[in-house]
Amino acid sequence: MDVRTLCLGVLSLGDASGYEIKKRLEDTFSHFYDASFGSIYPALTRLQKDGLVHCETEAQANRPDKKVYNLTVDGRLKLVAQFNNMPGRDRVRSEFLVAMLFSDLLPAGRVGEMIDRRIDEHRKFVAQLESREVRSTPAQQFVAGYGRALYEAATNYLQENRYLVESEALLAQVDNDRVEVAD
Amino acid sequence: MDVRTLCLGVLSLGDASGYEIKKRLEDTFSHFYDASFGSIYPALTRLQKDGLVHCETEAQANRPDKKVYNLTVDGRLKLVAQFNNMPGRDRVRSEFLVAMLFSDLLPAGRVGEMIDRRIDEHRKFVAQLESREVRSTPAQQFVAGYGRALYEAATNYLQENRYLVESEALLAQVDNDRVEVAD
DNA sequence: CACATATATATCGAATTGGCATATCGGAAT
DNA sequence: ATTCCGATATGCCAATTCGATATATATGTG
Repeated sequence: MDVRTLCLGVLSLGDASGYEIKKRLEDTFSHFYDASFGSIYPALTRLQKDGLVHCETEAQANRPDKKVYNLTVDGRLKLVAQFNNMPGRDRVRSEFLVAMLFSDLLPAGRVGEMIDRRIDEHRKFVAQLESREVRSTPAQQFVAGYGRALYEAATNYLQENRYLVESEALLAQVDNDRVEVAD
Repeated sequence: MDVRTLCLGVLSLGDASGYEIKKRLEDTFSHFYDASFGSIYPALTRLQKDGLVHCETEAQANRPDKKVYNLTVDGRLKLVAQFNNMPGRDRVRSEFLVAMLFSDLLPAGRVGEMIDRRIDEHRKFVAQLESREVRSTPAQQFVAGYGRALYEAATNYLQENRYLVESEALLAQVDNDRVEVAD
């Protein structure tokens, strides 16, 4: 799924400028998709060229003109057509889990610090999701609830299993004393 | 975290060629990181140029020479230095959740099909993780267990809340009859 | 009073993806 | 039998995306 399709999706929920599309991605989509200005603006230009969105320029004092985009009929058809394909695999990139995998290379105490911070971030994120869940469609509730369920599961897992990586520094020393077991 | 650092990490677990690095990412890292050949091979070339890895070429019949890389002392120091920075936010891209968000645009039955397939994929993935968990370090168990916990939570959530998006087609029609409530 | 944040668009180099090319072998399906 | 696919192995290339930066101003914060 490229940024052009993503823009069509956001615009199907209401007209918006490039800047507003970015904000809505950060609000509603933040736990499962994102895109930078560097991809959104070119995407909108090309969507307009292809006749999939229409643009109305609002002049503004002391700021660049605001370009408000809305879907054309072709754009709406294109969006619907995208969902004929089955969705591809989720792609996750977690620097945190890479760090955990190499936790034995980390300075003492650092792993605990990272986990504490991560738990705190998850808590804030769940709170933020819950505050938005009240007035929304069932589909939006479903997606927000999915995020909440996963962040809560992650938090519980971290609390219950952190000993596996936090005691790693000690275990590593023990392991060095019995190299004969190594594969 | 760029692909160069990722390659240093994989190589710290044992010498490997570009091809083998890719395979190990698909094995051990698949649920939280990945990289394509198009990024791994240039990364290795540059790591070698910067003296962070050393390369030994093995001639092979009927195949391109196999280039086996191993970490230099500088490479190992560089890897450790990377973990001085706190890990950045997880980045998730889920075409599935985008599809769910726009489930009211999907043909009838399609949402259920997507969810069934997703649950099946999760089950297979958990089974695959569990089969690898037996003989591994605590850090590897921690990372694999994290994946397992999240996929299990996702599966449960999908089973318990799928009605929110599967009945959407019907609800949408009801909603069309009471437009005055709309915002 | 300096600094960060929000509004708003846009460009640009660097990084990354995903498909293709190349070449061979073994196994499975037709 | 033969065709087709996947594994092995490196690498190129066009298209896509990221992240930083530029530009300009108003408002809130320490």
